[in-house]
Amino acid sequence: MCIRVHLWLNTLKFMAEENQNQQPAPNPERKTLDDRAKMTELERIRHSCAHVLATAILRLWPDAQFAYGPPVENGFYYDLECSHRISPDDFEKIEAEMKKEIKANNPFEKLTVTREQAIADASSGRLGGLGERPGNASKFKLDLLTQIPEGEAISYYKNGDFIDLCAGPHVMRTGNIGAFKLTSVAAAYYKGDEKGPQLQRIYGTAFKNKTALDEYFKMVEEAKRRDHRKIGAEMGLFAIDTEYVGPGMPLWLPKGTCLVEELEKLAKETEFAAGYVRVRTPHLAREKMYKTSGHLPYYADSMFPPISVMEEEDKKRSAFLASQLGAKGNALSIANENDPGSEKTFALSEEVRQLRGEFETVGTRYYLKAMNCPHHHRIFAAEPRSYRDLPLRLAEYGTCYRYEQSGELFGLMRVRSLNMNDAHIYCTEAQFAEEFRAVNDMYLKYFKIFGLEKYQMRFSTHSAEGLGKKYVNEPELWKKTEDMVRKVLIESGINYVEVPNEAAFYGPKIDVQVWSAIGREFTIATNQVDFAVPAKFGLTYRDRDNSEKTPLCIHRAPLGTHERFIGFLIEHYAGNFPLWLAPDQVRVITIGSEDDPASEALVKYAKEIVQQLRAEQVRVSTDFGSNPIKAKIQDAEQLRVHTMLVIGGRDMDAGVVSVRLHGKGPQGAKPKAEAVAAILAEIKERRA
RNA sequence: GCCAGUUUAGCUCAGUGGUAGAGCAACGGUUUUGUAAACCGUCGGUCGUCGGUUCAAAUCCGACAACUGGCUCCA
Repeated sequence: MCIRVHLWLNTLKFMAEENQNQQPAPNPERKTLDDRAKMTELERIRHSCAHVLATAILRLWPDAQFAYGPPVENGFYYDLECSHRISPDDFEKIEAEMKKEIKANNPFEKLTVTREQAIADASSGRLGGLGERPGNASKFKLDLLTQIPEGEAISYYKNGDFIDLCAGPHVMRTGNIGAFKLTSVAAAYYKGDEKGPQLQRIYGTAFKNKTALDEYFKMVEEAKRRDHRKIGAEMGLFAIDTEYVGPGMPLWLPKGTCLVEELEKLAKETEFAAGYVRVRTPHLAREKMYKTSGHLPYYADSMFPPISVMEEEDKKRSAFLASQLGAKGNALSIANENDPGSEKTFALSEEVRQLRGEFETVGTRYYLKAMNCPHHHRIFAAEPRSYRDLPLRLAEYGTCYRYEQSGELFGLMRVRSLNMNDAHIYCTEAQFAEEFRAVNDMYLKYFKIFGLEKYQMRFSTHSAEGLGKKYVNEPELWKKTEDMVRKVLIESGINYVEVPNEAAFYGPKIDVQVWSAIGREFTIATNQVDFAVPAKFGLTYRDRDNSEKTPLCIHRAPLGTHERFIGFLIEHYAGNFPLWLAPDQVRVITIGSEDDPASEALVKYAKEIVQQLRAEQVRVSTDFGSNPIKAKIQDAEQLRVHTMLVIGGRDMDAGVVSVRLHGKGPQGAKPKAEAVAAILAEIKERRA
């Protein structure tokens, strides 16, 4: 999938901003007054708590300058600049000051002022302060004032001595903040701009009362237990060996590989039924590939550096360059233009400089692929194509490598080596709507299998201003494809949000957003329309009228990547996978030890059922040891073995097995054949 | 990459300048069983790495690495 367009977009965005002659940058966090009026009571409490936090911080460190302090999903934050570096050790002190302000039960007073008055107060340091602060103007508030549209009322909120530029709304009095707690500090860029100043962000949370606050922290603890990194270690699913393999490059342990392979099996079956064909491509490609696709140079930062090899033609070129340099009296070993001493002696001519530059970089560069689409495009190009071949659906679980920044790595959710459930569908314009609908149906089919209910479809479209800059300059194609996509979404009755100006440079896209156990948002799957890149590779097909045409391309990855999808599934199921996915599907446990001659017949009986299940590809383990049955059950439960078949003398005599399900306790006895059939059916149907 | 924090046995964690600890796991025995822990014993650590302070460093200081929570970015 060609998804890494943001770097490029940001570059363009930045350039565009530069050209705007210091116009104030738009503030993405700014809420309209209408939005604000809709704030819930809890949001008011949290927003008010942010003001109380600022009040407390100013009492401790009066030079602090505040930027934004909004309520967020689980609490609030306030961004500030301060000579003191605030650490969690300071929280107790800050919270004590906050409690004083809450106990004082000061009213939140709203004051409406003129723009001139506001600018004067910000200049004197009064806004976001406890009093005037000569020489310490409220610089962020001054900037925020420039973003309030002419004609919109400008208001302050005042609690005690603290006055903040704020449109509200707030609770009536500080005492209305029932219970709060500061949770963490972080760095945050002003207005989310990486190139802007970096502020300290203090996070906290607040609730109506102590009970609700305690419940929240209990929920957070519960979420931590579901964390895929924790469960992954407990269950032996994957390991990240940073010392020998590298950060962000998970090793799939045998049990994790069960999950990987079950997902691949599901994908292969589903795609086969939907008319896809499978392909396989190498992990590397020459530089030319990514120059042609347009990924270089914009994505170079997120790709592993290239491997340079001297192929025959490179060796010849190198020898030729060396001889040219030699002929010009510039033996490579002597002049070093970076050495000021030698520069005096050898003023390098432009020609020699160029020769030297080429000599130093001659070689063929191979990149580890960060996406599969260019390889698939070359498969399309490998044979002449007719309209009769379309739609051509090329599928591959492609292995990609991305050099993600170290701070962005996160368990399985964000990694540097990844396996994508990728496919590219090449089709005609007339076929597009049906193909796109079929892809959407496939998404929904998968989501049903996994019982995925909490997700959001995000439809990203272009913006007219971005045409020819952020987006390929094909206004009619944009409109046409976006209309087609929108129509499919509406007709399929899918709930979605439309996000303008977030499309890929080559076309609109639909992302599926989900949330990790600890509440972090991820794109789990994506579906993109591409009407630009196939042309860059000169891909064509021969149409019915003998004309050459460029196909449309749909990039789709409904199961995302193994890494992220499995990370998500681990948390979704809290490690308690349905039988078809469970790494430990069945364990046969005897009441009686194989070391005990008295249990010989029993163990033989148990082994029969093990053989029957294994013959049907069921993952079965055994526990015929001498531990007490309670201990054996506990071992299996802790391993999250899906189905336990407990066999004692009574079962053998009746020709049955006692079934126990993980987390659900004993389910009673069943005839042996019936138990086996039930297990096989449940796996085959991929029952939830 | 940026800010803050963390790093002690396979895992969870004690240990604030003076001889590295516990529980679980693993391993060896004993025990021979009816649905979430039978008993006894053994093994296991250059306290993330490197450097500094000190008579003495897991402990104090510095650099680096990895991880965690955020920011930016993203499947």
